[in-house]
Amino acid sequence: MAEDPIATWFTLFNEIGIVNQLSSTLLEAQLPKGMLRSHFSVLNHLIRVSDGRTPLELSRAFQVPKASMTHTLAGLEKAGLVALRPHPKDGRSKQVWLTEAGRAFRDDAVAALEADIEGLAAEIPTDEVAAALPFLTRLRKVMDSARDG
Amino acid sequence: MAEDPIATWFTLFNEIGIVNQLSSTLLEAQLPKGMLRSHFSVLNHLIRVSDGRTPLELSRAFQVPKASMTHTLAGLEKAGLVALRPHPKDGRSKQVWLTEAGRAFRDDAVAALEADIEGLAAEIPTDEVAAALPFLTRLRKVMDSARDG
DNA sequence: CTCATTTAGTTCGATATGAAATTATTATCG
DNA sequence: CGATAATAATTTCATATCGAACTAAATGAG
Repeated sequence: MAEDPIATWFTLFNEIGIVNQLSSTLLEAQLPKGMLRSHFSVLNHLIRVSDGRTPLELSRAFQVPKASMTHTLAGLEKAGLVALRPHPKDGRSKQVWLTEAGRAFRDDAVAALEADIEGLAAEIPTDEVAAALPFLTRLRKVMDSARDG
Repeated sequence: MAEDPIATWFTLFNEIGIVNQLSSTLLEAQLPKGMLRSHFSVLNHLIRVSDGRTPLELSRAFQVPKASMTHTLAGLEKAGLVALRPHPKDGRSKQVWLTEAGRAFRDDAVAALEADIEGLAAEIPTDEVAAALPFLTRLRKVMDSARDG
């Protein structure tokens, strides 16, 4: 091989872009009409990390502009999947809380995805996925700090 | 570890999503205002693979709906970076050809990115990136064929 | 305390994205 | 051949995304 480094990095981001596209499509096929990956991701994050996060924390976690997060949260709130409440310690801020419907929605989506994931796991053992994670996590962290510095 | 397989796959797609987001931001910071990753990606693909591709081929290559590709190509054409011509063998179809300005635009963008990429490569040797590619390529192919079957 | 600055979130406007219907052309089958 | 089905691209329309300007609240320097 002995490839041009630029080309190698480009290929990396290219493959990642396509896999990302495919994973959005896979997920959204299991969501009710109108619900997108952005909505699901926020619900999932609130369950994994814990709810009560602020909109700004969420926008940083997903690396999207805060205006985008405002919009996503408005959609979730209108659907009754989260509740926005004033932040107890900071009058400028808010906290995002899951509703029961929000938890149920996320659980249903995860359940619906299980068959798809099993299909993938039949082709690519989960061990291999787990083995690929450290690189991606490191890459994410490096890129994240490069963004500031 | 011995993680829940679903959780492992979710983490994978999550990390990929964030890296993708970060790579878009990185790239778009080097593009003239109004130009997005979608535009650059098409130009780059036309150079890497060869121009004369049809819009449908491009939409499949990037796994985006063909209406999205129509729109992206319209933007590129308006900017004078590609030329759309009738397909010589199929009256329904078109071919997308790079203009000189399109090639120059892509080359400039790549050159502008070199410093960024070098910054990343200082933290993560290109060898490691190359080592990560087979997994991602395999994943992309598996997901791509799972989409049909 | 007061004013300037910073920070959290929203609003606004412009553009991107994508599903569904539409048009034009080609392929296929009786 | 002629009718029907399939295919390539566009148009339409609704929504998502996100930069920039804005509002409100907190911080902090004097």
